[in-house]
Amino acid sequence: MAKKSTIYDVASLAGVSITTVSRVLNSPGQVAAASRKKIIDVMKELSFIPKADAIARARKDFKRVGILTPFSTAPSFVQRIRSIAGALSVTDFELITYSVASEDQLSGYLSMLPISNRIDGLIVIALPVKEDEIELFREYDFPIVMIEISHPSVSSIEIDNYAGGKLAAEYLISKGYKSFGFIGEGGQPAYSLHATDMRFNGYKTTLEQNGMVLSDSSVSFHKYGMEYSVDSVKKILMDDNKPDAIFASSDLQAVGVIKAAREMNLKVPEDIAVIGFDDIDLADYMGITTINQSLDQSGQTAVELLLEQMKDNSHAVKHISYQLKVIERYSA
Amino acid sequence: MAKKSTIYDVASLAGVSITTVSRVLNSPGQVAAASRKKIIDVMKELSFIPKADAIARARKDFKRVGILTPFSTAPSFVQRIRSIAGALSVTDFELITYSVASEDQLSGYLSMLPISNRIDGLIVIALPVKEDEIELFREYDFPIVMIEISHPSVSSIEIDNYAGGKLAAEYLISKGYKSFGFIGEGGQPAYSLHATDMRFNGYKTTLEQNGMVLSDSSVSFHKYGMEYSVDSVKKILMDDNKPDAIFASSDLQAVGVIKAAREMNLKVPEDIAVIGFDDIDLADYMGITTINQSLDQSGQTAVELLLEQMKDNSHAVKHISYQLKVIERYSA
DNA sequence: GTGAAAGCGCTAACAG
DNA sequence: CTGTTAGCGCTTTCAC
Repeated sequence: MAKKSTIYDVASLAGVSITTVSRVLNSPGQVAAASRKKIIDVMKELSFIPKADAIARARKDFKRVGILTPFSTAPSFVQRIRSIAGALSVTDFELITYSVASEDQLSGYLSMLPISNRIDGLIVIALPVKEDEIELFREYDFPIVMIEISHPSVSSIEIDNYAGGKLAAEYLISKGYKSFGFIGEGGQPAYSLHATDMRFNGYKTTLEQNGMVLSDSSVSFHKYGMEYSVDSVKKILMDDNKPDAIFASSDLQAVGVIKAAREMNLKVPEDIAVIGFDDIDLADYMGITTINQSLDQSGQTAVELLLEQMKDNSHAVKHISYQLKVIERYSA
Repeated sequence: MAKKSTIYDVASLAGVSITTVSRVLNSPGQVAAASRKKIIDVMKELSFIPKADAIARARKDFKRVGILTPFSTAPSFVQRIRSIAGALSVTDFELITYSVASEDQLSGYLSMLPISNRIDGLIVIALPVKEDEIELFREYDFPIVMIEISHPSVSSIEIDNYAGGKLAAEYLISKGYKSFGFIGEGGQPAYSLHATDMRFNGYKTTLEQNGMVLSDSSVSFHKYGMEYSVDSVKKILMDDNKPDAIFASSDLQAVGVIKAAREMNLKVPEDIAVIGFDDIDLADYMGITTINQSLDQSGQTAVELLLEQMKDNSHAVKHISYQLKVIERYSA
């Protein structure tokens, strides 16, 4: 029955101004509960539905930021996303999450997002953005911040994975361990980044520079998943010359070491020490010694960089890289 | 260089009026071929896309589902959200996350979301939706699914928290423990749900029915946060008649028990046993005995229910409740 | 907490 | 054929 109604109809019927009606739609918190109720009642009565294109027209910006992340449930991603969501929740921006599961999907998003008007800014986590895609964002003056990726012309929060591996090696050596192992994820999907390799390189090189060896039998690149971690570790620990310390390229994999040790009746760190990477919450709970990469702070900072960019287009490109640091707990 | 351009930009660059530009878009026949060509060239140069168009197109290929969750970083929420994101990522739906930090914010969202045209469906997690708000969704035929909440006329995934408490008590009794404790979050914000209380009631009642007692000194409702958990547990464990088993109303709090025990040099489960609730990933990693509430599956199911509802408006209301089950590991 | 008024990008008369 | 101008329905300062 109801014909197309507008906020004007609603406003006059409710005895308020269109402003107030508009506010009920956009920031209901600012409207007195009483007025709000009244307005909503009228809306129901009229079956009022705002016209999307009118909104588009009137709106300068959409107050939405997108986040593009690998489709992964790895806690380090989750925690990073969480910190972004947290930082955003005190602003009036909506958060749109795009999780990408294939290379095609990635480039699809990347090419349409800046044009689609769907979001006002984008945070990309640990996904490789190609040169021409970056160019596209630049042409559209589209605010973008990258985490765990580096490009000269885009603001980013970077991680020096090589230095992380180095740090792990140095720490382990300084604690007096003599033989070493490594586990990490191998065969990561091509559309995500190979942080693991760099951590490994830093680790191995530093070890060698200090006259230590990393025997092949103590190194394992395995598939993502707790079971794989545990299996790999067991294999390493059953070897004749088992290492006395392992660098796990993520905390989750460090947990794998601990699980394996528990199942083999080995004590951590006495029989086998382990240092992780990330410093996720879990590491604290479990007392895992690890390398902190400021997961929580990075999200916060990324949001700040982005907001800054959205506010002022003459954004200076900033590259922030947090100091990696060893957090000593019980596992090594 | 190109900013988001409008017909105004095109017009001035092409040296014509906006009307002419508009006509090129709508009735090209009326525009002189020369001007038309010129205008089209400029459009290309500017990568001009009519804004309303962009919106329309956006609305076409993409649908959005919103998720309304307490502003909390509790792992059980995070894990639930993660599973929803996962389920959604194989569809062409965008995920918009609204995290609510106050009661006002909640009712604000709830009252505007169904009418604002911003999303096509909503999943509400562990937030109390009032009767008239539900009514509102119904009137607008707006697809909605609730998790951890129950209402006769809305599809939902429910948790029988009372039964969970009962289960914990029964399990502990069956394992031969004789004295009992409880920790949980107290003073939860009023806008979220009191699952803890119900778990406690189920626990306490069952204990009593079996002739066991739960002394006040072994019960603690504390603020959210690891430190609070640890402190509370320490207090309980220092008491003269310390319990030999504790039901922690979430896995995170079970971790608190374990940390406290470690710091007091008590062995788990020998000196103090603990059973948690949720079965988050962490519980597996740490070997915590707990009560599984199908966190991962619930998100998947919620999404299915929602999609089903969006497809077919004659949705039958479904109430799904997963069987709670004890997952026995090492802590109790 | 609320309203007046000035846009937003675009379309549609209405002249010329 | 083309420009001027008045809206369209909604958002957003900026006052009160």
